[in-house]
Amino acid sequence: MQLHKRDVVEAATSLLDEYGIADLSMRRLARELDVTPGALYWHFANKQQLLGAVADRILQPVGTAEGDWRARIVGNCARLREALLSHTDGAELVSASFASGQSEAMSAVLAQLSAAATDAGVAPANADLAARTVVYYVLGFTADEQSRMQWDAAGADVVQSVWTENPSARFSFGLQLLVDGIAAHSRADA
Amino acid sequence: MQLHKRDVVEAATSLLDEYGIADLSMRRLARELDVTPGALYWHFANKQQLLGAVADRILQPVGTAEGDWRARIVGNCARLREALLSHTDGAELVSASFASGQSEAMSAVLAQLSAAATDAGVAPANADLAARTVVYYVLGFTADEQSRMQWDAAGADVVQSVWTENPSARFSFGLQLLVDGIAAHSRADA
DNA sequence: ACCTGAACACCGTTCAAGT
DNA sequence: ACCTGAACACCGTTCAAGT
Repeated sequence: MQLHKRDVVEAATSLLDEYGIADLSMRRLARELDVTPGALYWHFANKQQLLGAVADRILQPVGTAEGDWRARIVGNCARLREALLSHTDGAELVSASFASGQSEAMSAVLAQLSAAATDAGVAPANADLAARTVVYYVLGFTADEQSRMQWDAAGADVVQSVWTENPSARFSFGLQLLVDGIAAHSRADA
Repeated sequence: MQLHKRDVVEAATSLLDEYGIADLSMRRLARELDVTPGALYWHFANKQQLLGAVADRILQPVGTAEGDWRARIVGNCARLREALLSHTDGAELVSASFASGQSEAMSAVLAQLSAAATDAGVAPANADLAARTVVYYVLGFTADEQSRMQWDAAGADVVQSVWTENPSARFSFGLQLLVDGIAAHSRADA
């Protein structure tokens, strides 16, 4: 039976969820699909590209946010974080795909955030950087949060501090910092 | 002649500078030191720990910043970025070591930024998160900047846009956004 | 104490050849 | 067009045994 891109991405995602990013190898994935490693290279140029496709699948539920610029930034980021937390090592995988420019979905998120920053009054030349700053925060925070969560679930005694309790509130606080910065800067900018 | 931790870190750093993080393997490093791979495991528990030591070596020039809280944040970040840019894939390596909690130097930077945030009037419970947000920005921005630089140097025609021209000014803009956010938030907080 | 030899259990990628 | 077989050139880590 023919192998399709969708099946490969699907299998890769369940491998990720069950064993984590360290065990998501081309060879293991091929084994899971009852296929030779070389077969994957008919459908994907390399591992980076395949991981980019997995990232896009993970980010599918993010969609588009509505409302004023603040609501759109907060909404987008909340749903981005949620999507990342829904898969083992999701933040790490998406970070890598974002860094290598292999995730179209991340580009879409970036475009939405950039538009929101423009609406906030940030000069067009700086809107993209404001958007990226927000993305760096969400990816950094969530990767941190997720690695602590997973350590914890694995039974290690994580230092139970302000960090591990109420991560959603902490996420909001940090994000608010950026929103406030954008608001302040747009005034100085205008 | 005996192998010392310092020699290993030194050799690892020059391997990094010459060939990049992808070619910085335990086996290659051992070859460079005219030693068996197993020898490295007498001095370091694993590769992560060794990379952490390389990260600390890279971050040695960062030191401590003086002045009011704004100057300390801006100063620390500028010197952090400079240190990262001084080594091939420096931002990527330090990011990884920061994420795995293997860099004492990054913890020191975090502590300085956290103290600055506290001085700015951020509640102690939130100062660490404010500091982390700044670190996420510096690492994210610089990794991005560096990968574009290296692509460019490798002869690829990077999209010459607002991005590649005057990265220092762009870096300052994004950082100012965070500083403004901290300033705004400390008022709301107090 | 410090290192070698040798193994274990893997990797990503390529490509002629098959169907 | 799509996949196999087989190879190439590697990995990180462990550990008995040597000095």
